[in-house]
Amino acid sequence: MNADSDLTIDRYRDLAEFRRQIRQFLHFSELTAKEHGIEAQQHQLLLAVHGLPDGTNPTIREIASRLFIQHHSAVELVDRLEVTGTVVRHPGSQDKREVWVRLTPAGRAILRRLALAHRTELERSGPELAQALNSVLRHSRRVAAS
Amino acid sequence: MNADSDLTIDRYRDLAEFRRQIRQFLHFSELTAKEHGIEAQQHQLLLAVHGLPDGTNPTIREIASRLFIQHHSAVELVDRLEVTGTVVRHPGSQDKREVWVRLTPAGRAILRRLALAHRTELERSGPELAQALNSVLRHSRRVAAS
DNA sequence: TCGAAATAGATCGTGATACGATATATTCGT
DNA sequence: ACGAATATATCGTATCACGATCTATTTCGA
Repeated sequence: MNADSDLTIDRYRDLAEFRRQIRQFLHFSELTAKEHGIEAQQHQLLLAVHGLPDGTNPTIREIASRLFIQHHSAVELVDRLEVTGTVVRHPGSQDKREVWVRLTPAGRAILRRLALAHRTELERSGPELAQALNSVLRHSRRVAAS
Repeated sequence: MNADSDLTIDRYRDLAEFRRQIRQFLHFSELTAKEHGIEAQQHQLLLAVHGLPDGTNPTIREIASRLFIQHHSAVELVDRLEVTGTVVRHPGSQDKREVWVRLTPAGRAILRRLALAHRTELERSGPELAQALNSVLRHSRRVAAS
């Protein structure tokens, strides 16, 4: 079997369905975040900061790394979040170059509501997403060889 | 157990890890698409069109529906894809209001390379994504009640 | 110890994306 | 026939992410 015949129309459809499931979830996330007064990316920054492991400092650079964005994109997100009153900047205690980002009570309240909404949505749509991912993996080259 | 105590720090971390896995995948997708000369959203439109079920026409509206975007956002994506030479517009045969979007040979070639790259990436990172999703669902309210 | 290199963050300008509002062309329903 | 509905397009705006560049602070080697 050559590489060409390995990519049948059904394989494209598996990939398309997987992407559709991801987009459906992200679309839900987008709408829900906006209903609560923030943008989807801003919500994800709140979640990334609040979900940081113990002992990891909430610096701009750490946040950027976890969101897979450049540090100046994280700067801009924090700018916009500060305007909404959901986070505040603190100067780093040891290293004065650092800026630590902390959620305000308002930020924690929004994040909590969004976390509950997202969990409920994942209860509903998570199995379909897992199923779509499985369909891609089930027919992938390595797995198909077994 | 009230709703507050139900959302412990570990639940936030589960959600954060799930989002991190999704962002990692989308980051890979973004970089890989750009390496092949198109934007990530444009790649997803190509995939959505090529992965359409038999008998479903590739109209702007159908595409918009599958990408969870407004129809005029799909118009703009197709505009940009036409410039790159990966798709062409055809007037609808029956309904002259419709526009059918078709991949060019160049579009199919790019999509094929991207499909292979994404499948390889999902072989690598898919299990972690599934695991992260499971961690969210395992501790969700309904599941926890069992 | 002192100055260059490295690191952390901020700023500016740009392009892609998605949106709401609105416009045009075509088709449908009565 | 003709107003309502549908399909697509256009325009202006906001978010987001980027590269390039800047300042402040820390680190490290001569």
